[in-house]
Amino acid sequence: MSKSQHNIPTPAVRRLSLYLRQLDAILANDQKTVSSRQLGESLGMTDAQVRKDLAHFGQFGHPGIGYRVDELIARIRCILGTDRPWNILLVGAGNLGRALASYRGFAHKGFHLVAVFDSDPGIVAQTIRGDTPLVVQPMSEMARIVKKMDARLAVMAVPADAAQEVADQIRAAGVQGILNFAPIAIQPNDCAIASVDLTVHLEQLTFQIAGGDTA
Amino acid sequence: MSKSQHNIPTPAVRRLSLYLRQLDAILANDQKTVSSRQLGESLGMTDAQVRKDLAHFGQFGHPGIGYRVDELIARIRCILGTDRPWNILLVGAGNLGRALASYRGFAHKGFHLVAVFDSDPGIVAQTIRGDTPLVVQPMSEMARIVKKMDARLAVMAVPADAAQEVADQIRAAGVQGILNFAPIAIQPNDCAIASVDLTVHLEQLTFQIAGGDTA
DNA sequence: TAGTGTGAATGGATTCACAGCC
DNA sequence: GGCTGTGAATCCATTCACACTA
Repeated sequence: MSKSQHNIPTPAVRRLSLYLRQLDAILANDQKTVSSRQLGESLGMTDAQVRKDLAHFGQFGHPGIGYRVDELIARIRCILGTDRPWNILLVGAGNLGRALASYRGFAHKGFHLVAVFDSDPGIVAQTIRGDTPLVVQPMSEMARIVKKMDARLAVMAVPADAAQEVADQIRAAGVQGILNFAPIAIQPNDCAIASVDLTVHLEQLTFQIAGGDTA
Repeated sequence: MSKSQHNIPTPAVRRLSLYLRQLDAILANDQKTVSSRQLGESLGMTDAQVRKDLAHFGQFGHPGIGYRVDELIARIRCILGTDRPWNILLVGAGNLGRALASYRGFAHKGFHLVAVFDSDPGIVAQTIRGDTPLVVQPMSEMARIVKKMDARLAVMAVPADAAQEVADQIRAAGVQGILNFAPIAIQPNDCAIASVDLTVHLEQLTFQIAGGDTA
């Protein structure tokens, strides 16, 4: 308590997720302890970077030893808020939405898909397979379900031209964070937004390969 | 020619993609000209940021006027290398892979999916629907197809435990850039890598909502 | 010896502010 | 008046280097 929220650098938070992912792999490998150097190198960064990032949140290491893997995992989960499960909604049950619904990685990390919505009446009432089968519901049900399930996050997989309006509806239903897959900038109305735009990522690659110079 | 490759800041390149996306929307809105201020505000950044980013690549603006939308689009496409079409491969034809194959946004931006591969013999020979139907091919065909099609990019949607090995195969087949969807850090063997990890993005949201403080 | 935690120093990126142009 | 392009100034993030600890 108390000292938290002393504005943590955004890049440090992103790396925290990467550390956690790597630590899971290290733990699965039966390694009990890890140094900042080893953890950093496996992710292409320096040892100092790792230590500085963690230092924003407290002192988790053991001088001369390194970090106990299981302990650090628990600490980072707590920092990120994933030491507790999260109920999430899926909004948009098209191709991409259905693929996301059946993605097993979410549940593994404590993200539980509890409801699916779509505005298309032709899709509503269809059954979607996730970790448990779910029936697609109309948008009008969202606010009720959000309250009932205490869902604070939504994954939004809708066409670009509908995205801002749908995002506003999601926010109005009480959801606090949206993972957006539409290739458009969402205006966050007092809502946390994370966006994944596939073409943006592809363009980063084309720039590296062909951009800058015509090599 | 000549002055290029003067090490451009990575964040500037990422924003270039965002500018381009926004410019496409502005053009679709029949607006002929745009100021750095307007472009920046629509993306939550300052006008100076926009001008500085563009300045890395040349002088595209018209004082007193702003930027001609169509002209700036053409310039940025050229910088990113997307003024020409790119043939891409899909590797991994599971749930996510199939959803990606049917995603229309790729073709719109000049990324043409020309072949699909999977290591599972039960999936090979199945037909996948993209903009044009494609037959899933065995991994052994990859090098041949890469050459024949001049495919330089691959989208990799395979399980985490196979990802590094598959990435190495993709590289060996001659592909220069990989968009990775597996939740694992890929060691780039002289290959450009961009990664999308859905749980990492969700964790950024949980941190914003609940992290830092237990609010 | 091996390795953390952290002030100090460095290096980059963002913002400021203004000259110049339409 | 409006707007770009850009050096100067500021801010922030990364790296260095070392005191300290097991």
